Amino acid sequence: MSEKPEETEHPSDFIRELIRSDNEQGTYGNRVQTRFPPEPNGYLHIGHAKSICLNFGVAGDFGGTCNLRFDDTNPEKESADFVIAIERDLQWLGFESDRGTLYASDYFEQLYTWAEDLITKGLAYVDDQDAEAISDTRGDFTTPGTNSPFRDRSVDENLDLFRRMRAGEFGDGERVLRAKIDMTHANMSMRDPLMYRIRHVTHHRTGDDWCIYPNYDWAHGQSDAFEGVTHSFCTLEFENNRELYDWFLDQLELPHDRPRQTEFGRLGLTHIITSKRKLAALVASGKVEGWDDAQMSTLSGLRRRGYPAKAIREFCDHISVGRVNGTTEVELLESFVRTELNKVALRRMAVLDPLKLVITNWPTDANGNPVIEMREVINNPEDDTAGTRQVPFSGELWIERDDFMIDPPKKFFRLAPGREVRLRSGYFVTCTDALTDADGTVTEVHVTYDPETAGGSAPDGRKVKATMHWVAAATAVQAEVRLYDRLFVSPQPSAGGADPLDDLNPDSMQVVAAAQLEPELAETPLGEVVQFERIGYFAHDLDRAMIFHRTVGLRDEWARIQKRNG
RNA sequence: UGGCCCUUAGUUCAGUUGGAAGAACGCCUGUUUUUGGUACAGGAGGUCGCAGGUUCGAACCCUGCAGGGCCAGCCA
Repeated sequence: MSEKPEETEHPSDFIRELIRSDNEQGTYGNRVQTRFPPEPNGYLHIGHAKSICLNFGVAGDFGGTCNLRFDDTNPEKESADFVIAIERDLQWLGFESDRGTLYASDYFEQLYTWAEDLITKGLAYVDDQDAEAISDTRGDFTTPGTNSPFRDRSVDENLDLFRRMRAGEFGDGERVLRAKIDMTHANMSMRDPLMYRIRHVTHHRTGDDWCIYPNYDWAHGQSDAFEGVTHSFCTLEFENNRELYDWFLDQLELPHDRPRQTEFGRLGLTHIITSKRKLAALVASGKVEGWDDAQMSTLSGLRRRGYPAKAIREFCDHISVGRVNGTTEVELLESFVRTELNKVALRRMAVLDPLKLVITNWPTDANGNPVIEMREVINNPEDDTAGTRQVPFSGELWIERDDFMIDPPKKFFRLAPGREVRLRSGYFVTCTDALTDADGTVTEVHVTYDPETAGGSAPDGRKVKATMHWVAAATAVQAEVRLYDRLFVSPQPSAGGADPLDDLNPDSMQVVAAAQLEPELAETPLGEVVQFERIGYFAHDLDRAMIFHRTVGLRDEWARIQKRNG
């Protein structure tokens, strides 16, 4: 089986159409170069996966290249830790930067040179106004801005001041370099945008080499151009920046064809947040264990939760890209996770809410203990090569509490007094009795088994309506199992500017302290995802043995019937 | 009394040159089944945002309107 993301055909979309059109017209001589440009100020989330699949996917489809490039122009928020986490997540998702890891900070010197060029051309100036004054004179959507009193300085004075900015002669915020465009422009981002600000802050890569740092608009397009990017994809909120992106590139002598920015709609998912800022707030709140908590919608979190990288890739290919900021139902993502896991996850038996089942006619050994018999059980009915395993069966078993009812309602066809069911790969058993405590809670179920039904089928051809999973009590191992529900109650936790932290589901995690598992589960490698038969897919934690996270449940017809009946 | 962008099924998206409204997921029904899973088959679900116009013919072209998104960080 290939681990490469090439296994899917990408449906066409407006971006691929655009590239086809570029290739037909020879815009870039059939060259396609993209980039994935995260800022290292947090972990990657599921929304980034869409961008990654787009950028790397498009490059792959058209024989082009794609690079990971960190947009590390704001040292106050960025760190090497985030760089490492992002590189790891990208690799886990199944992608590799063609030229290794690139950094906008590697171009600081080039950017500085280009900035002096702009000053020399009279297209940039040093502004002595403070942040407040600059803001006040920018105007707003309906009123034009006014020119800075420093706008018409001479080239020589600008050059001198800019060099002194770099040399560290001024304090933070005392001066900025601005592009000289048009303070009355209808597009706010064209009203003499800032190119450099002074920050005496240590950068995670360039250390203290610089005390002036380029702003996004002055770093991004130039980095694209410097690298030879042809197609620069970003999300819709950068639409207004495109005019400035083009303006800057128009003023410079570029080493390659001019890159073009194209925006696409970002991914939104119900009951999930896809905002690094809000994810950071969640981490800071202490409501989760960290960026890589299994409840987080970060790639690290989803990995711990057991989401296969392939499922995420196929989901991203399926939703495709458009120019709409939509919200996809999280169920669609989960469906891709189930589809993948159904094919690859080994089946195991685990009882989450144990109820004792005693087989009253089961043989005992010389000491009077129930005999233990090894049963051969199929590892994955969807995959013949997965083979079988031996699972101990005996006269005292754990079954799921909700698999038994003393007084079963109409469509319940699991175990009940007088009823016969199949214990998977074991025997048919018939319920003879149930013990209850003072509250009426069932404490023990008594059954008899039919020795003729070894392996799970009756020679006389009689049928049962239910097959149940089980774990032999004497040989069971225990584990902590974490059952997850939606982290956020409302489908759109950030709607209308709401704070998602106010929408946290208090019951998002239910911890089963001591689930009873078949012994084989103790051998499951860390990080592996298995199916607990009839329950769902569960991921062994990445670091802690015998902690399992519910990745996603199986579709549950019985739960649906119950829900329908209130 | 600004600019740019968006609007097709519950959701995400296709819909070629203007020529009979589609897929996936979700939901419902049935078949199969040693997982109430899976697989397979079928069904329901649409004022193509609204109103005009052009045309023999408009989801598609034009105009207007409505609704939504983004933009007034020395964030990206």
